[in-house]
Amino acid sequence: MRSHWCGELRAAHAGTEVRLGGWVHRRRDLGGIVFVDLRDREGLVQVAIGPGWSPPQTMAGTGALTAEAAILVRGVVERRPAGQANAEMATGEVEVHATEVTIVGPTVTPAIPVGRVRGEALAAEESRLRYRYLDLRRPELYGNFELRHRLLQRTRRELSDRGFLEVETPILTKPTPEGARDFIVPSRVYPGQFYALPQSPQLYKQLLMISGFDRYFQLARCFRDEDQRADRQLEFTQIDLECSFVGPEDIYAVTEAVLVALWQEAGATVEAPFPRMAYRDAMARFGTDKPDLRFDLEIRDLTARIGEGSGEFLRAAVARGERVRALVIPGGAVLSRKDLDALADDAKTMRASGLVWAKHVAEGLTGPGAKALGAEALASLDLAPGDLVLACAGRDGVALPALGRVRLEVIRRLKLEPKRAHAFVWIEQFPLFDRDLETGELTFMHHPFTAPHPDDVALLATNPEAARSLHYDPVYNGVELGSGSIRITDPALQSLVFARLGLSAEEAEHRFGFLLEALRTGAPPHGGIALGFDRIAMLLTGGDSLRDVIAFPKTAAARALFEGAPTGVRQEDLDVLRLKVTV
RNA sequence: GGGGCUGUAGCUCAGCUGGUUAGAGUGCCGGUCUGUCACACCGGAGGUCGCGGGUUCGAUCCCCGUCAGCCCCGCCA
Repeated sequence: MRSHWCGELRAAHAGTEVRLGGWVHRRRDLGGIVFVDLRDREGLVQVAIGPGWSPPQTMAGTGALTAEAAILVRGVVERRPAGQANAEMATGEVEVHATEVTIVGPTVTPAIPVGRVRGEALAAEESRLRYRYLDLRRPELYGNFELRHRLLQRTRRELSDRGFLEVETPILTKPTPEGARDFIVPSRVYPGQFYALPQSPQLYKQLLMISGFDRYFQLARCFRDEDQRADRQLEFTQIDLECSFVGPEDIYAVTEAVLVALWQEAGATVEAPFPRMAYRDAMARFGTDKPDLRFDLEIRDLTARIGEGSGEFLRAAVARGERVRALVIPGGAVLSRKDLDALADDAKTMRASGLVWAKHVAEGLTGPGAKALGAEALASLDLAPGDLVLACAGRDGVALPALGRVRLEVIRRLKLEPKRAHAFVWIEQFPLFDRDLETGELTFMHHPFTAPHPDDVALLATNPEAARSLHYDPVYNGVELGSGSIRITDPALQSLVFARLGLSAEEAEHRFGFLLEALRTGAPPHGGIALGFDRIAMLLTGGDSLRDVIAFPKTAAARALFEGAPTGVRQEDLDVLRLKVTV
């Protein structure tokens, strides 16, 4: 049917007879001559239908060439007349003089525009998702998927070349009561019993290590029934990998190699090894476990400088054992009262009681913080004219994340210039356990198979909350790219961790007996990582929503607008499963 | 589960302090036009102001509820 792509035609093709297939991007009907921008996935080319070369019936049919109709064009590539080249088009030196035009896919008026005029806004995302097949025709969106494809292929090649074996693991698996909510799939054969979709292939890959596969990877689909975010979907793809006889350094090295390769695939040059930062330091300096290190702004601790010269409420906070932390923002004094109020609101959404601000202006220090912080605290900050101080008092668990959020908002509002374009960092030495704020119970920070830091094993018995783990996260420009760890391979230690998490021996046996059993059969030391592939694709396309790199994504409310999932099912289908709906 | 923003023509938006016939651009339809590339020009059609209720002489506008989309908190082993 076709001889060439629309987007590949150049001056060198002049004189060539071509057959093209594509969609009518735009039509310009000048009466005696009609121009059609014809689009396929490789680009646009101008087709000219004119009396010098197009037969009368082709001339007569141009009215039916409506936007987004699928057509076949036969014609000859010609250089455009002098002065008529379009420098903005890759194919702008040529046009195709049509000798035959066939409408193979007529169209109604598209519900959303594809070939937009310059500067025209995108249709609302709701419409774009409803008419996804039209939105995906946009060259920008197609380009995202072309890159995504290359990233997938490159991942396979890099890992395969390093001896990793791609293994597929089940989609129908066992429910896991801990962690994220499972999607549950009823069993017809065993009424009343259920499979779950995997939150990750975690246990399977550990079993593969015990099986001696040594190096595994998978481009794994994972499912978590949790509320959505711009950077979180119900179903997503991980680059999942695991290796045997390794420590953290080995995993860092292979992860860095993959990431450097993927960035290179997208045209960016980045260097390994990545710097490292302890979780504690990341929290203290940046208020988050995924610091954006393109920017230097760091949180300072003023607690020791809060004294007699400080405001009553800050002294009271310190007396309660809280800490006072502050950000100094060079040039931040330009922020308006409205900006500062908005920043305080941001802090409050993170459960902080508020923000205290002070500006260093020509006349000296202004703002509530000028008095409240006190001369000693302010002097310790070495403020320069134009600086802004934002301080927050509270427990570390509250004030630090609040200032972390404020830091990002300040960067956004001031449109600060990044110090570097690519800021990778490994966050490591995470605590092994976390305290559930609602129940007060000990819970795991990563997952219950994460190995304790070798120096902290004794703490499991005495002070488990202080124990660090061999868990690590690669972070890029403030985005968590993934998460990994060295796993527990000593069955006794695994049982002890289960016990610390409040699982009885019976429960542990019931849920994870197969793992404990496998660990007793010669388990090699092993560890791995899972990288969020969709997020990587999003970052490398320059996007800020996963929906632009997933072909058929769900909305924030977990609906598929295109096909209309989820929906009810027929009663007879439920009867087979012996299920009853009560809503 | 909680908070915020949004919903007016196919699409993007405007619509004053509640007022009589709800507008613009684009797209669409018809017409003129042989070098356009946001073609130009002339004419036309197109509206459940998301949905339901309330207040009012009168609601796109105010109030309550609800649905949908987006963002955030919680949640995300």
